[in-house]
Amino acid sequence: MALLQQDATQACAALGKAVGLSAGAAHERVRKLRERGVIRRTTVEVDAAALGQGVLVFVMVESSAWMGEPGAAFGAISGIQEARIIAGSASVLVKLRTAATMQLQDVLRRLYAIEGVSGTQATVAPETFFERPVSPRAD
Amino acid sequence: MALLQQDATQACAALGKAVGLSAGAAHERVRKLRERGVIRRTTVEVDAAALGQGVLVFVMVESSAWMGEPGAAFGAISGIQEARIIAGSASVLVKLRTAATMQLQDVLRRLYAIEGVSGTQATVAPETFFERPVSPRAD
DNA sequence: GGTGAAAAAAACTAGCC
DNA sequence: GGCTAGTTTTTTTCACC
Repeated sequence: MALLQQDATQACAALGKAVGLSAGAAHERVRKLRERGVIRRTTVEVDAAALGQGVLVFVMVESSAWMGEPGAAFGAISGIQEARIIAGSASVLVKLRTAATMQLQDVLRRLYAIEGVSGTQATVAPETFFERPVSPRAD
Repeated sequence: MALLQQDATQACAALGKAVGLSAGAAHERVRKLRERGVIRRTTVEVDAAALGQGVLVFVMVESSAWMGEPGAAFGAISGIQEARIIAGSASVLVKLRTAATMQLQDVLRRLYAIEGVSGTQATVAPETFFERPVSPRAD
């Protein structure tokens, strides 16, 4: 059923019909998924370009020390969408969006200002083949 | 106002109150954002781990040729969540989720099977500092 | 766990400022 | 563009299977 959730704001009744259930039953299932935490939250997908965030950049951040704590430091930089520790040669992978490549410079400067950061390697991603949700098996 | 959308399934009335508007006006604003395409769609955020997709991996795919078309080839591999052309040394950045690192091997095998792929460099991401939506300025 | 209907609460609509 | 008040639709609850 999660398949359907990926696509809509549709009524529980419609959901139910799509999977052969009554409105009440469908609602109950969704409620349980929410309760169990399978469904974390309901959101809207926003068009980054429409918000003046058209440029997508990935930055590999190398550090000289263990970067387990300064998560907050990354969060403080506006434009950064994701920051995750990675197991490869770099230490942190950052995904960020800016209005133009010019502003990227500013973000990089702020990244270097973070304690322990010894290097960055930015990669601009002009085109997206596709981007899709987690996709479970039908349930 | 998009700020509020990132967090809820809440009523238009509540949205309105949060930003000092009536229910009707808030509803109208949201409708317009949807119409203009700023809001692409409404979705639910699913917990990847709860669906047996607990391992997050980024793969840099190097190719010997221009990979402008085979987007579909990446889409055919289950587990791949995002695939984007990048401007750096590698050609495509792939973000995927699997149940365990063991299955990663299978995905890599399928990536190599794609026409033009000459190499891959996988990086496991065990921890997420944070992950957040596009975040516009308040409007 | 599912059904079906009643009750409550939203989403929408429209006329007016 | 926003407000208020009405109409419609949906969500939500509940007794019963």
